[in-house]
Amino acid sequence: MADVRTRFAPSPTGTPESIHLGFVIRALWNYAYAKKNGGQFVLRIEDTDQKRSRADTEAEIFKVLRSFGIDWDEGPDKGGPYAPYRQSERLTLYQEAARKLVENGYAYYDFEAPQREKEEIKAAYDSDEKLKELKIRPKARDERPEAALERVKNGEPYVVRAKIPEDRVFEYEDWILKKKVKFFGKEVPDMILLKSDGFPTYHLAVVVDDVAMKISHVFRGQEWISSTPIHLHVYEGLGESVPNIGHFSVILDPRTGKKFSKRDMTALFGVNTWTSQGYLPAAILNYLMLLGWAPKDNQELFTLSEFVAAFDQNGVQKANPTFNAAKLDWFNSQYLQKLSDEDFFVSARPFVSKEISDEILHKIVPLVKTRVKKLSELGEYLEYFYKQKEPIFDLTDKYKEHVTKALEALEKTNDWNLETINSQLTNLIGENNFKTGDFYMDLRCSIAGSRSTPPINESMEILGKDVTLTRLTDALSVYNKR
RNA sequence: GGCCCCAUCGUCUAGAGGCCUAGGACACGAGACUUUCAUUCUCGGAACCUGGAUUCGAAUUCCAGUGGGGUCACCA
Repeated sequence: MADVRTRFAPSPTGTPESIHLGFVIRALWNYAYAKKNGGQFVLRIEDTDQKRSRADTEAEIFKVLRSFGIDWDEGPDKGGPYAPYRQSERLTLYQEAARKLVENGYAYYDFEAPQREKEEIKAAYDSDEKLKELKIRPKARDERPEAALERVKNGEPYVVRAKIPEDRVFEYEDWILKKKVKFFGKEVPDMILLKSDGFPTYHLAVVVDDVAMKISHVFRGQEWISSTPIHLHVYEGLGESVPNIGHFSVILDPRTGKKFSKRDMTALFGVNTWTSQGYLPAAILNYLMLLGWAPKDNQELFTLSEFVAAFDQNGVQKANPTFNAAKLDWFNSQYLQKLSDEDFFVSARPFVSKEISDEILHKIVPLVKTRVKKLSELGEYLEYFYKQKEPIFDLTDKYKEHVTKALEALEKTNDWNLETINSQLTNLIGENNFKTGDFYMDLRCSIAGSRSTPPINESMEILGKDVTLTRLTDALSVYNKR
C-alpha cells in the first residue's frame, strides 16, 4: 500500500494576529493521521491570492505550528521531493493543467467573466430571481474552442472555467463521513479555475498539487464538501486518480451558533488571543484535540505524541462542536499545575511586574500554581506583594480584635519565618477562641486588600515583618477612622 | 431559496440491536478536607428531536418530518 501523505495547506492571508484555532485543528488532525500511519505530513502554502497574501503571516504560521509542537516533513522552508511548496512558485504547473483541461474538453476560456462584489453576491441569496440569474452558465461555455484560442493568442485577457457536464453525476466515498456523497452536474457551477492574473483558484491549485505531491488522504473541513465535485471533475480532466477525501466538522461560535466569522478570528478564535493571556500551547492543543474527536475510552489528557498514538479516524465527529472557553480554562489550569516550579516561573515571569524580583517570584510560584486559570491573572493577583492596597472590612464584627491581637503577637515574633508565624497565630486563635476562617480573612483583607490571595501566612513571610506590621497598623487606623 | 452534511445532558462526548433504569468530562448545586481563596475528594440535578417502519427487543437499522450547520466569488 502506498504511503500515507497528508497536508496542511493554509493561506497566508490576513494579519499574523488573525491566525486562528481552526488552523491548528486542521494541522493537528492531518499531522496526527500521517504520523499515526507512519506517513508524511506536508506543509504547503496556498498563496494564490496575490492581493491578500503576506510574507509575515506565512512566517507566523510556521512559528505558531512549531509552538504547538506540530512539525512537517516537507514544506517551503525545508524543501522536499516535490518542491516548491509555495503555490506562487508553481504557476506554470497550473497554467499547463488549465491548458490540458481545455484541450480535453473539461474547461473553457471565458473573456467576459464578471468581477462581482462579495456583498452583491451575498445579497442575491435572498432573492430567488437574482440567484437564478447568477446560476446561468456563461455564454462562453458553448463557443468554439478554436475561436477562443485565437483570442487568447491575440492577448485578450481571459479566465479559465470548469466545464461541468449538466447530466453528469459526481460521487465519492467520504472516508470520514463513511458514506457516498452525490452531486448532480446540473447543480455544480462552472467555477473559475485560472484567474485573469494567471494565478489558479483553490479548485485548480489544490488538485494539481495534491496530485503532484502524492497526497493520499485529503482531510479538510466540511465547508469544502460542496466544492468536491469540481475537484472530482478536475482530477478526471487531468487523467489522475482521486485520493481519499474526508471531511471533518466545523467549529461553531457559542454566541451565534455559526461558523466563526473573520472578525472573530482575532478575538475569540485567535491563537494569539489565548497565548497572550497565558494559556499554554499544550493546554490549548489538548482542548482542541477533543473538539470534534473523542477516543473510545473518553481519555481527556493527551500530550501530542499520546494523541498521535491514540488517534483514530473513527473517533472524528460528524456534527459540529461549539467552542467552550470554560473547558479550555480547565485544561489550562491542569497544565499549569503540572508544570515544575521552574517551568512555571519561566512562563509566569512575563506576566508579573518587575517590582517582584526573580528571587521573590521563585518563592511565590509554589503558592499560586493551583490558584490561577491563566497566567495573565497573576498581575493583579500578586500586586499586593509590592503595593499597599486599600484594605477591605466587611466580613466580621471582630475585625478590630482580630487585627489588634494579631499585631501584638506578630510584633513579639523575633524569628520571622513561616514556622513562627504559624505557631504564634495558631496559639492566638486558640487562646481567644477565634473562628479560624474569620480571623485569617480579616488579616488577608488588611494585608492584601483582597479576599482571594495566595496563603496569607506564607505571604507574610515573604513580605517581611516590617511591611506586614505596617500594613496591619495602617489598616487598623483606617478602620478606626471610619 | 437550490444543493450538501449533521442530530445523546447547557457544552465536549461514550454508545456500532439486548451489557442503557444511557457512562465520562467541563460548567452548575450540596457536602468533606483545609490556616482564607484555590487545589483535592464525595454526592446531586441534567440528554437519546418527533413520527412511522423493521425486530421478540432500537439511542443504536430504514423512511419521513422538524431542527441546526455548510455552500452557492477572478477568497481560500
